[in-house]
Amino acid sequence: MAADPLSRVFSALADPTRRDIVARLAVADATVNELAAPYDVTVQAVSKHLKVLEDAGLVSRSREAQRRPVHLEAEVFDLMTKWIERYRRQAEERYRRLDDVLRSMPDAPPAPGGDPS
Amino acid sequence: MAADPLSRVFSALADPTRRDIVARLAVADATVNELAAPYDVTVQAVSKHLKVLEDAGLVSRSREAQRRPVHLEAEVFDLMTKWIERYRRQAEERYRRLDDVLRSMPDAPPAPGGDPS
DNA sequence: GTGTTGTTCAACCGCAAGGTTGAACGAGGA
DNA sequence: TCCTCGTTCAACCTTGCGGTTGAACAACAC
Repeated sequence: MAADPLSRVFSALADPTRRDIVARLAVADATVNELAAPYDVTVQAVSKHLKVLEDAGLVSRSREAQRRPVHLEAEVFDLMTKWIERYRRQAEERYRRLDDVLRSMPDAPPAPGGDPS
Repeated sequence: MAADPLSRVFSALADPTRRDIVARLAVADATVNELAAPYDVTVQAVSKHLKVLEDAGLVSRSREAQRRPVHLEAEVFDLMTKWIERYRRQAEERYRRLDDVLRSMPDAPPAPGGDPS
């Protein structure tokens, strides 16, 4: 649990069960038992998954009588999207510039990866 | 390696070294040796990281004499951003609607979880 | 041919992740 | 009070991951 925030978020969403939990929490808050019902694993395993999601900041748990409803915190998604967008844009920018260079060459060879006819 | 594509991509980016490799490949293609230079791990370890990135579709390797330049494939990012945006939007939409409901109530009680005074 | 350079394969090690079972804890309800 | 329900803690098992070393392989240079 000493990893940086970005690693925690990516790692938390690397598990299909946890992604499914997030998907269901996007619809409505739910308790651990409700969340565990559809899966054929124990409630304890789901509780562990929720701890991972909580440590990643993706989820929060409040107290309501003896239940502990789980709530999705969507803000952390920004961490990822910002990281992704940064490098995607950078890569695409580089690709575009390479494309321009190739296009501006006197005897231009076909663009790499383009028009696979 | 039997995981679904989304799990592979998230899992690949959960490692800080691999994210750094992606960041550097966004600037320019590079060989395994070049990529390994800044880190204090062996070239073999970096080669393994690249295999993970390649299996996730984030990277491709061509052949150029005895070198194997590594190239960033930015398209796979869309997989993630689409997944993230879907549930982020859903969660925000739900939050907005809940907010509307609370605002439209005649004798509005304090929002659940809000104002813990 | 014989190196030399760049890369990958194979076997191993330590450790954390996801799963289990069993017990404990916290808050109501009888 | 005692019991039940929902949840978490503790101990354990197995698997996978990131790392290592050592050898193999591929494409050049001599």
